[in-house]
Amino acid sequence: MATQTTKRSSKKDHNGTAEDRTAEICRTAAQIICEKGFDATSMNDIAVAVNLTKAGLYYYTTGKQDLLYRIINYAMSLVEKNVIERCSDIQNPKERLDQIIRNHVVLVAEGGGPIAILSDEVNCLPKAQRREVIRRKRGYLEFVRQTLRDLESEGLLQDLDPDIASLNLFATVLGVARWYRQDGAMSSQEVADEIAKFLCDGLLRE
Amino acid sequence: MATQTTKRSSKKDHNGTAEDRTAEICRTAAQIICEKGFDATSMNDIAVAVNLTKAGLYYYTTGKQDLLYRIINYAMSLVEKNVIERCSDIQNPKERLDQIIRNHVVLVAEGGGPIAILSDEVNCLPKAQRREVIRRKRGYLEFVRQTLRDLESEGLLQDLDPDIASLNLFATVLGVARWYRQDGAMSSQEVADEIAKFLCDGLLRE
DNA sequence: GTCTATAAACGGATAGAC
DNA sequence: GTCTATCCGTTTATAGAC
Repeated sequence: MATQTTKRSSKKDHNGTAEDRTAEICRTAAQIICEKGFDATSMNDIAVAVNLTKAGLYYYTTGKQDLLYRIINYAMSLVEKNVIERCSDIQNPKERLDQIIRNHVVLVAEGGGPIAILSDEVNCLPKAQRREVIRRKRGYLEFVRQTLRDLESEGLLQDLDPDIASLNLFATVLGVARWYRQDGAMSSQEVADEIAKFLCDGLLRE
Repeated sequence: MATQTTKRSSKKDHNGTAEDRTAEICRTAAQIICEKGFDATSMNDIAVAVNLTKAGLYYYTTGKQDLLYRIINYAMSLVEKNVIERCSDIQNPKERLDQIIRNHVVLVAEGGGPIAILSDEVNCLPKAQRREVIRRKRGYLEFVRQTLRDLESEGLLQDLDPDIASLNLFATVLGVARWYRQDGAMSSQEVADEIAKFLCDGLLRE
């Protein structure tokens, strides 16, 4: 607790939680990029939204793509934590499918910005990072596809191609980001119920 | 056939069909914009692709947004012609739903570019035009919704909210543009079969 | 109709003061 | 940490020659 000379703490001061200014910037940037698209969003737009000048913003990031990269990685980790980790232990594939859909819909509806960006703006990243993200996304797609294959081998899947079916599942779940409004009539849980009902009816043999 | 002084025909010359240079430009522009996104596409990109300089391109269009506006209107008219006109006379709502899906999927798969742009880049238009396009799109959405309501009132719809169900239908059909490749293994008809099977199973009571 | 040249504006990014 | 000022590349769009 003694005062030191060299290491003046860069933290606290305002009520905000220390180093999380960076996090706030990412969150705000995600929201704007989600609304306007990555290319149509200028560094100035983001800076103004967080009460900084363009130059000031560069203190927190090395550039625009760096910001996008961080947002997309954050979104990926959200998906992994909220969908894959929670569902991979579920043995019953019917139940697993249901939970995958529900968890992902809630995530899309509530954490809207970053997840929508993840699905839309990957190709704005430089090659190396893009490849990395795509690989990580493929892991998730594979997780869903495997669940559908499990269902198929137990005779529980409709007469459908599991590959296309998983793409349809994705399109439906991610589509929620396009029309869901947090301040609208339905809660994210209600939407999740509705989407799960629709998808499970379409995918599963009764 | 006589030669006239003032009215030098601006047509023909090369084998191309007269005034359709404009159409060719729109088609090419649609393809590029679909691949790279509207903001990421420069007028120069388009000009080069049609063997013109940037300045030359401006002979055919008043600007970038004008190009987008024309592409989107063209896409809208494709949807109206290929889906609404062909299906609105079908009395049996089950059959109508099936045909809506099939026709729309084939259109998305084959005429990919413009339709994908229609769904993705509307917000790149200036306000007035954007509103106009959105209104027109709403007409189509309403057509689908009404079909689902017809099914509902005949007790043929699953226990689903027709509004959300129609959004899910849209997401699935438009999602095809994101993964379908013309040179891939499946024909657009095969994809349409698969999507129709999936959606009808999910939406209809057996 | 199509070109060359250029205007005018914008956006990403950096330097350096405070 | 945040600002002002500025550099530099890119882009839309136009003027005017051919």
